[in-house]
Amino acid sequence: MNFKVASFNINSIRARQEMLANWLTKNKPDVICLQETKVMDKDFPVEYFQEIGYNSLFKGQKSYNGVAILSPHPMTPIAGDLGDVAEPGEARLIAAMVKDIPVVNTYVPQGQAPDSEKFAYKLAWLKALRDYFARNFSPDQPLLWMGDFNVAPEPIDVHDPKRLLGHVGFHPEEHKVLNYVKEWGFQDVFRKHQPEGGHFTFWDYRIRQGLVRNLGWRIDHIWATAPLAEKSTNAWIDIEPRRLAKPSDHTFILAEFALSAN
Amino acid sequence: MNFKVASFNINSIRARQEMLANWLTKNKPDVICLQETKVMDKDFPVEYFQEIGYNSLFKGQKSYNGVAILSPHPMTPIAGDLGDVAEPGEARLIAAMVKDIPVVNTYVPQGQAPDSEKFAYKLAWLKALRDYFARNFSPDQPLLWMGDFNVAPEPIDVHDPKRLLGHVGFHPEEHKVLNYVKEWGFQDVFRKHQPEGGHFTFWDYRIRQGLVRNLGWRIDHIWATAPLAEKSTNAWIDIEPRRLAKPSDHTFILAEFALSAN
DNA sequence: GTCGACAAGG
DNA sequence: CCTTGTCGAC
Repeated sequence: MNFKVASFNINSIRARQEMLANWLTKNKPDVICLQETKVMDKDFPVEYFQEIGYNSLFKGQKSYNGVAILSPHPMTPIAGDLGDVAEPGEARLIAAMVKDIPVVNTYVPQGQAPDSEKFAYKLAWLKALRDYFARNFSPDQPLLWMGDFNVAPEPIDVHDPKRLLGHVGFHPEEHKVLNYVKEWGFQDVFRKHQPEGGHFTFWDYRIRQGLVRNLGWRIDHIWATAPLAEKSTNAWIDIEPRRLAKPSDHTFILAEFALSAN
Repeated sequence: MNFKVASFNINSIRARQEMLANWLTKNKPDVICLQETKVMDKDFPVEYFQEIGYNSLFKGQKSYNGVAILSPHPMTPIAGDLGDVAEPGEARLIAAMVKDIPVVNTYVPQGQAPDSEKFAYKLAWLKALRDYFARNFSPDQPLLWMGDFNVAPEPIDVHDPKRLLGHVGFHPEEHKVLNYVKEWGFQDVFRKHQPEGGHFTFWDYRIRQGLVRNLGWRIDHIWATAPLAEKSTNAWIDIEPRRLAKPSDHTFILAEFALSAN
């Protein structure tokens, strides 16, 4: 079977639930990971997405963060968290079994500024995430890690690597710890299919005409363990939704896998 | 020629400029009076309505009030104000010549509560309005007065006249002063064509299901001096826009006149 | 630029 | 219920 997955930092699911429904109806992914839903669980629009055939799993909080996984297939929640490192109440990680594939969706802390407490927290959070993977999964088994990583891994993943090196999101310390997680056993599925640079998933609202000038960052990712990554057939970014009236500052990243059974 | 006029308390022209453009394109009035535009003059979407063939005259302020007249025809502003009575800076009155007809658009103060200062202000404001008409116009000449009067004139203009008598918007003092203005020389054009009750232009947002239960008020009006009123051919309320996703709490009131020349 | 929270006004 | 301005976050 073909298995189509997507990730999208939606920057408020309530402000953009209609655009998401339109996109799902058109693109029909088997699973989509959402970040920055910015909604408490009691207010998540479950029925709204149920009506278009999507089930929802979500972990939210007031105002900030919030993650969700939507799928037309049955989903089983996967328990587990980052332990002491993560601030309690922060909704940044959710995981589910979908079609026998474990899917982990993260909204990695943004990090504010390299000299800030929040930056240290971001590094510690990513470090703890490797331990989370090691505790709960195996690199020899299929596993999907998707979401807003808030890190552009390589120079070709930002529009001006010289100027931006050392900024939050493209900092050597971030690269070090992201590689530390990667070494546990992940491959960058998008990079496998799109080796050239200039493909971005995020354009800062505050940079005028950032999209048409392509002044973006590739900070949203689809990573997989080797046994799954080798089954990927394609990966791409859909920038059309960024041309809509009230777009998110991020856009959709997608990948497809050719799965054997089921 | 047929002369079609409309009035609408839009409750923010920025929040509803698209719905207004749709309505204008469909209904093609020769003039529309808007209240509660809630936008400063520098931010009024002139070009947006120019693109669909409507010219704009407007008087706005920050956050509150704001009036505008839109027309596909050339418009000449008519100077004049209420003098000392009106609070300076309050954008509640605007007037223009359209096709040789003087059009006065008012957003009468709401009045808050009968025992409040604001209620006394409302009464004084309406009294000063008669003086404004007397100073600037003649009851023997065509004149249109349209807008949100914030008064339901008769028992058939509120859904529960017994209970509501004495409330703001249906208070004997308001009826007295509104009649004082009317006696200068106005006729209620809507009432002429729709003698029966139960036709409303406003439903309080805070009354749940107010529209379907028809718990409304007729507080938006189209009044004219005798020489113009006798040329009116029809008047009606369009409640369709109140069924949209983000409706105003008011809706459109319209009238048509058969004018001799031009 | 755009979001959510909040408080004030209707 | 809905909009506005202000605020903090990203």
